[in-house]
Amino acid sequence: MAEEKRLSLKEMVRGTGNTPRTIRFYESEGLIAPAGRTGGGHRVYAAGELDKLQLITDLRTAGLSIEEIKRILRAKLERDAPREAAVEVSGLLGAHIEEMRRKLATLVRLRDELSASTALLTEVCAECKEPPSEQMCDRCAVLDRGSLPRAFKWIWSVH
Amino acid sequence: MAEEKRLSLKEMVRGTGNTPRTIRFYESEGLIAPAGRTGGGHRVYAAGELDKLQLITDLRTAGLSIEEIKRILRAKLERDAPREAAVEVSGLLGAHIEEMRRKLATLVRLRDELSASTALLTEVCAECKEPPSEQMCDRCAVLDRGSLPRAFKWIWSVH
DNA sequence: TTGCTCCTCACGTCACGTGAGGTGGC
DNA sequence: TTGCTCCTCACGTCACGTGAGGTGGC
Repeated sequence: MAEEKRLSLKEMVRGTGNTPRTIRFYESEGLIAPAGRTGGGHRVYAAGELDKLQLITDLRTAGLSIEEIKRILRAKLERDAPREAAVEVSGLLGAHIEEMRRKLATLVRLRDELSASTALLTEVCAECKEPPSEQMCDRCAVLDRGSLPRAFKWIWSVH
Repeated sequence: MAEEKRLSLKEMVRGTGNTPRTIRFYESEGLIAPAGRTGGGHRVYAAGELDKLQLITDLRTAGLSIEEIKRILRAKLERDAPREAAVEVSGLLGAHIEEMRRKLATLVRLRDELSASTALLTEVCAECKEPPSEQMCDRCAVLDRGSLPRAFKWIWSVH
């Protein structure tokens, strides 16, 4: 047992960007634990817990649930072949990476459709001589609403 | 007023992949609304509400909050210049796109570090002649724990 | 000694999920 | 007519946030 450095809750907060409440919550869920307590009951952590908390934080930020993180942390204990554990964790991470890629693609598509809609509208409406009204716009042949991406027809509709 | 097609709740469910409960919840939040009710009180929607619900669904999936989506949907009404609305929405989408890119990068880094750790461990340990024990592994010079990514030291640690 | 932080309950919040008990519609 | 779906409360859940009331530590 080497003389490891000890960290306060405040140092755990500063080291990971979590709130104290979040760190205590992770403790109540069994994800991390202080090495002990000070005389007055303040938590004291081993230096290694900071790395563990940082991993947990990264996984939460990336959208993994507490239950999934529990599985990851238990992987090592259940099958004590670290290679198996790594394969299992890698699979979980890969699934989330794919999910994030899909979500990102959806957002990028929406932004691009929005840009296209805006470009079309400003171009067409700038050349329009009529005062804007629901009747005129609905009959506008140039501005065929079918050519607008479905997601952003609402930007255009007048009423 | 054209004779638009009317949709049932079930068709809204099938069209977007939401649960009925989620659709009713969005209605209670003022995001969507049925055009009317059937004799027995069942909701009836205008065809355009399906597009709106799909947009809401995409934005939720991508991580926007209900409040942010409300702002997006109100953008058109508050400033009735659609160009301004589009710029505002584009900014909101852009911010979320950046956030998703960061989260994705974190996940990819973790997976890569995990692969590197696994590769190192299997290579080193396969050549090891000693029976595995905490004492031996801790003194293993080849397996210098400093060379393992911090996030995945826990895979290795024996106790 | 003065603050700022820590402690433990315990209730609040966000975006729905999940029965409970009753009716509509193909 | 039989089911499957819809209706409206209303309580549950997940991952914390936010006071409430009291103590520790540089």
